[in-house]
Parts: sequence; C-alpha cells; structure tokens
Amino acid sequence: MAAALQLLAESGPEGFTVRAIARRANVAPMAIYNHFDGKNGLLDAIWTEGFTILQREMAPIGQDPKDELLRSGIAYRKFALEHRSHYTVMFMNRFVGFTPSIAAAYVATRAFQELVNHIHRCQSVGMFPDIAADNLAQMLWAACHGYISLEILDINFAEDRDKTFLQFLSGVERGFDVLAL
Amino acid sequence: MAAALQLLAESGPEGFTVRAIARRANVAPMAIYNHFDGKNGLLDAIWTEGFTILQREMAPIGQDPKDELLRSGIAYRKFALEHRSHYTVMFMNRFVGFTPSIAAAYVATRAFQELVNHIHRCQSVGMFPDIAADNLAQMLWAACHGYISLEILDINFAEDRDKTFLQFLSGVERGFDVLAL
DNA sequence: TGAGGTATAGAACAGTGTTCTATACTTTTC
DNA sequence: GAAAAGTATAGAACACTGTTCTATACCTCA
Repeated sequence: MAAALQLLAESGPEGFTVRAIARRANVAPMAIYNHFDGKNGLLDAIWTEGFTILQREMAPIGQDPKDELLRSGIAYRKFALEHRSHYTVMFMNRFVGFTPSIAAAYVATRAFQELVNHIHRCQSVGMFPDIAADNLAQMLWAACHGYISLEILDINFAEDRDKTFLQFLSGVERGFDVLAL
Repeated sequence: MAAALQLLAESGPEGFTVRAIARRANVAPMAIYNHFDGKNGLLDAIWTEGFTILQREMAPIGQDPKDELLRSGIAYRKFALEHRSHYTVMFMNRFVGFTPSIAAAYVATRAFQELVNHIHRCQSVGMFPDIAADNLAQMLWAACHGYISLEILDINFAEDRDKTFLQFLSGVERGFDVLAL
C-alpha cells in the first residue's frame, strides 16, 4: 500500500503497474493478488482509506454553521493537496478499468453526507432557504472539485493560491446564500 | 476520426484502441500512424476539433454582457453534453499517455480567452470590479467543469438537470458579482 | 508504359493485467 | 515433535496494448 502510494506520487498513473509496485515493495507481483485482489482491489483500498480520512477532516469542530461550512471546504482542499495520490484515485478518474466496489462507494457517500450535514446546520439558522440540501451539496462539491482538480493538475496561475481558493470558495457560497444578498 | 468518436461514445476510453478503431474504419492499424501519427495524434486531432467548436459556441451573440456570460456557460454545458467524446478527450484526463501538442494547447487557450473576453465586457459595465478577469475566468471555468464532469459521469441526481445547472451557474456568477449584493 | 511514393497486411517487440503451476514456507492439528 | 493443511512464493504463460518493421500491393503522375 505504501509502495503503491509512493509510486503514484512519483510517476502518476503511468507508473502505477502491478510489477512496479511489487518491485518497490520487495514482493512478488502475485502478492498483490493475494492481498488486494489485483490492481483494482489495491485502488479500492486506497479509495476507501482516502474517503475515511476525508470524512474525518470534514467533520465539524466549532459551533457556527457558516464558519464550519467554509472550514470544511478548506479542509477538502487541504486533504487534496496533502493526499494527492489518494485524491487522484478518488476523484480524478485516471484509472480506466477501475470502478469502486459497493463497500467503497458506501464510504464515499458517507463522506459526502458530512457536507450535506453542514448545509443542514446552515439551513437551521436561515441560510440557503430555497434549495434542497443534497442539491446544494452537489453544487458546492462540484465547484470545489473542479477548482482543485485543475490545481492538482497544475493548471492554476494564481499568485497566492491559498488566498485565491478562499476567494473562490466564499464567492461560490455567497452566491447561494440569500442572507448575504 | 468518425470511427474513433463513435467507439469513444460507445465504450469509452476502454474501447479506444488502435486496433479497434482501425477495424471500425475498415482500415489497417497502420493507417492511424500514417494519417494521425498514432493514438496520441488522433487524440490531438479530436482535442483540436473540440476546442474549435467550443470557441465558436462560446462567442457572444447579443449585446448585454451579463446575459452573454450566462449564455456562454449554458453553451459550454450544451457542448459538453452534445460532444461527450470530444469533452472526454479535452477535459476528463482519461487518456494516461496523452498530453496535447503545443498547437492543440494554443487552440485551447484561444477558447479560454473567449471566456476572459466575456468577463472584460462585464467589467466594462461595472460587474466584477475587484478581481482580475483571468482569475475569475479560471474560477468560473473550474466550477462549470466540476459540475459538468460529474454530470457526464452520471453522478448527478437532480430531477430537472437543465434547471439545476442554470441555478448553479447563476448562483456562482452572483457570488462574484458585487452589483447583485 | 514505367517510376516514385504511399497504403497495405502481417509479423514482431516490449510492455500491460492476470492466471497457472510447482515449490517453499508457515501454521495448525494430532 | 511430526504430519497435514493452507498459503505465499517465483516464474512462466496468455491475451491484450501501442508501436515498429518488412515486404507486397496499389495508385498517381510524368
């Protein structure tokens, strides 16, 4: 697993081959089939680990719903930048033959639910009154994912990336928040 | 080229193999090397064609900058849905060994510039006063791409997708538009 | 009619994920 | 402690991939 993440970080999906991973882990290629059910099984394990971490990072800490929503967006980006290999597997769709297992998809929806909960808490104080929480969650997620996937691919020309993302995130959230208007 | 797009639409990047394309086009695999410089050359041709169409679709028609900006967003989505194969090559990063040629990248930046121009026109009537046009263009593009890439992958559970996208687009644009606040 | 360039089929090469086989090891059971 | 059962191992093998090579066929144009 460590070898796989290492290799992914170093040389991307191109270098992510069963033989290379096995070589890096000082192990036979067959071991990946015994322990992970092949390449897709290994990707499934990385996916699950990633979403487990992401859910933890996105969970609320403080009390103010609006602050917490913003913080969860920042946490999402922080996760992506600090766990690029995980993020690539989870969100970048770079592995052609891979679709997550049912169990892995479940872990993912649980992480997504964390965002829905943030929005519910916001709605309980009057924000986002005219929109379904799931719908808004999907929109915010899509927007952040779009922004960050470009950043991961290094297609971002902002000078201060942290600041620009904060500008982006608060801009997007404000657009849906009727209280701010 | 038609065979390649057909195959891509039917079975995605998995079915996009040199041999399969050649078979579909009733042609020898070698032909793809003679005419397109291999698989990546073929992808490059699809990429270029796609961005040429996209630029045309995003060009302004009417006079009101704000309306035109919104319309260009809708045109972007329309392009993605009607040219899924092109969009996959251009934006989905599903082809591991492929990076566009310099010429192809130039065509892409020209299409992106069309969005920057929209924003310039908006700024000439007072919208988006406190943000660099390139920066905002990148944000809007990222948000739309994030949303639409999920829709292309069929990860969208809205009932009325057209309406939900419009809600998304106007929400995001409103968030950056100080005049609407 | 003849020469030059090009498309062709088909084999070949190195690489991929995966499967198979026989060997080695580790654990459990008597 | 010894025998049996289960599992990890290495290494070859299979079908596939993109790509390259070679000799043959064809088409165009002087």
